[in-house]
Amino acid sequence: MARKTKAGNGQAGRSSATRERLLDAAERLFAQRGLDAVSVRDITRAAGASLGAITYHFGAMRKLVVAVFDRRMAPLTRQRLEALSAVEKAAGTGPLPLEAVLEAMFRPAVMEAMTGERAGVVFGKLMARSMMDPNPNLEKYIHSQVEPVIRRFDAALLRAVPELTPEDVFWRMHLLVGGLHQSLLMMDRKPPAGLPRLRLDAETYVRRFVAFATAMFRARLPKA
Amino acid sequence: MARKTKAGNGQAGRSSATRERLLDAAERLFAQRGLDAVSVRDITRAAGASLGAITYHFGAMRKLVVAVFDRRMAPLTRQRLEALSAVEKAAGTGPLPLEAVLEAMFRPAVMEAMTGERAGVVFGKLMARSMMDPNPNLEKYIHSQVEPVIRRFDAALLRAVPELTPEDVFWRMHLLVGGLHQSLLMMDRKPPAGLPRLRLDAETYVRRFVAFATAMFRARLPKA
DNA sequence: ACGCGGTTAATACGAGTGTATTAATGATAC
DNA sequence: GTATCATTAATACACTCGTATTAACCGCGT
Repeated sequence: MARKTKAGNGQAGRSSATRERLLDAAERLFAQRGLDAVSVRDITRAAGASLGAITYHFGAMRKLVVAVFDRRMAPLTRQRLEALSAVEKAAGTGPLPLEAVLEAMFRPAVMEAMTGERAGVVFGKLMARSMMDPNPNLEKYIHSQVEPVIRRFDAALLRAVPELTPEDVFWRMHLLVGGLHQSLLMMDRKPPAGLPRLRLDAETYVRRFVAFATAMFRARLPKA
Repeated sequence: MARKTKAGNGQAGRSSATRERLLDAAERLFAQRGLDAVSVRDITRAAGASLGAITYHFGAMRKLVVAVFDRRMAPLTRQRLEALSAVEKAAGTGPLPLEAVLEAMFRPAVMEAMTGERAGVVFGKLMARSMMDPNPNLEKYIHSQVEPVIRRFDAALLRAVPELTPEDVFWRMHLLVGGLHQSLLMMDRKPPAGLPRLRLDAETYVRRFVAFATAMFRARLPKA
């Protein structure tokens, strides 16, 4: 059934039907139940593949986890950095517009989470959960993706709001990231009995979030 | 070695030396490694107890998890509600001061996380991780604690910022909770190579966070 | 027609899981 | 001093986990 793969090496085949099904099933299950609550058998069963499929296509369960993240996160990182570059280019040597920088950071994430090819906020939930997860294997990968983003955006934010210290920028940035994840995660949980489910389209979501983020970055520290 | 327990029932003893050691060890391990990565054997070994100790004192692993949370979270919930009541009483029938309401919400959590009896942000980390965790057993307990808090505070915030809709208040609140957790979690992770670790005392932390939160609640929605 | 290589299927293995069971312990009440 | 009872210790059990191993499968080039 070797349809697409040409590469000869045993288990690093870049694409195949079952390989994709495994990634899809794993992503969905991870988002639903959390990483640790999903077994190899759960995934292969959901993907209609045999037990050995994961070992064959990914070498080990660990690597499949990373692959699941990489498929969504690498493009996300790229989009963020490109958007920031565009903002920087537009600003020339002048001051960077704070709101545009924050939008470059958060729009790609919200779009990926809410309007990706997979319905619902599958990867958004997954991201939210995994940023908190102490899984050392995954933490290394995520850090490798997040680090350059944080670094570039922190620098840009320092240019946009020069009166803040680097530590302060770093801190506020993480606050916003945490807030984004929490709110994404909450989107598909049912609200506390009485409140209607908050149904925002992605565009409105982005605009609101950026507005809040901007307000938070402009807030002055208390005097003490 | 029955020192304190009098109650006759086999396994609902309310306090004992090993029972406390189990809770302490479990809390620490959970915070370090995450709930799912800690086994009964890990905990009993760390607590210097025998394997059966958890079953004996808590009935089952599940219940120990809930007990770990309850020990910290029940007082936290109480403090929050009391602080809010004080704010409401001070305001009488007049408008509620936004900043005071937000402080009532977040000061107890930060204090618990940063100045609790256990050094470091042990429970803070644990909380942050577990809010995201889909563990259904725990989710039920956490929800039972969080629900009345959210309900009371949402009402208060509506009084404090009457121009916002209930959904909007709910949403901003969750954003802040997520931000708090992320920033707490980040406190004891080493910063990204270059930045000095952000070392804030709890009081400064609270004041800054409340300042940001206030700014975020005062932000107006974008026109669209 | 034939085997060859990439893929899938089926099973086995050792390690680790939570809990139940049963025996030992040791302090306290009578 | 001894019976009692809460606690601790030690072991057993049934189960699930990820991975390795081996055999079947099958389209394709020759």
